Amino acid sequence: MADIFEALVAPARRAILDVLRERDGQTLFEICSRLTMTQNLTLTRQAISQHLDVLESAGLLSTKREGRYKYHYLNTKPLELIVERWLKFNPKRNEK
Amino acid sequence: MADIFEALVAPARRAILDVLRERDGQTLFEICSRLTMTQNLTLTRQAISQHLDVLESAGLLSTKREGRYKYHYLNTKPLELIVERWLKFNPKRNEK
DNA sequence: TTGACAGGCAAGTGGCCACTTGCATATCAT
DNA sequence: ATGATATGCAAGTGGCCACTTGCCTGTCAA
Repeated sequence: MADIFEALVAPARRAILDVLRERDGQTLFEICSRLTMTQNLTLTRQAISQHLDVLESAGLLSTKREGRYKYHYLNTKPLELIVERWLKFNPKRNEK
Repeated sequence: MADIFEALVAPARRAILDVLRERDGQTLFEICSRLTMTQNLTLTRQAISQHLDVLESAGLLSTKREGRYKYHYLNTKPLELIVERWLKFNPKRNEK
């Protein structure tokens, strides 16, 4: 749970999720250029690579290696934990 | 949007939301003791007060002052932005 | 096989944030 | 009025994280 928020606290990483939502299964370089083009975010390739590692550790994306390409796929499952924790109706609430 | 994640990245602040979900409209001191009791989190009153300020700035809670008491009320509306941004079905996705 | 291309590893740095400490203000009861 | 209670303000500090720089590894085409 903590991983999710640590992952999402960096604006760059949120932008990466948006970019993957534009098109799923992109490579690192595709994500780089798309961040610059559509999100107005210019970072070095290494910076973005590190962001991708963090997002993957948090389970927010998965990867598949093919030859020299590595594709990145969005996974929003962990975000549902937020809904579970605070947005769902809680029958115990205000009972005391 | 950034405010929400900056607010939620601190475990203490997430615990505060949980505590307010147990019982809404608590004072600072109530939140302090409840964090210690039910969340196993021991922080100084000032630290928690600062956390409350951050949460309020992010719109995650509202306050009402009455005499020397200040009551804190949970507001989960901003969290719905997360659902809007990444969890809702996006018809444009994968179109290219 | 050699160059170009896609990605990975690791160390260094600057800035920000969580937390503490110390003092101050405001409200209420006696 | 005076002490207790509830909260607020402000400065200081240590640690962590985003980002860069420099170099290395692996894959493919000519």
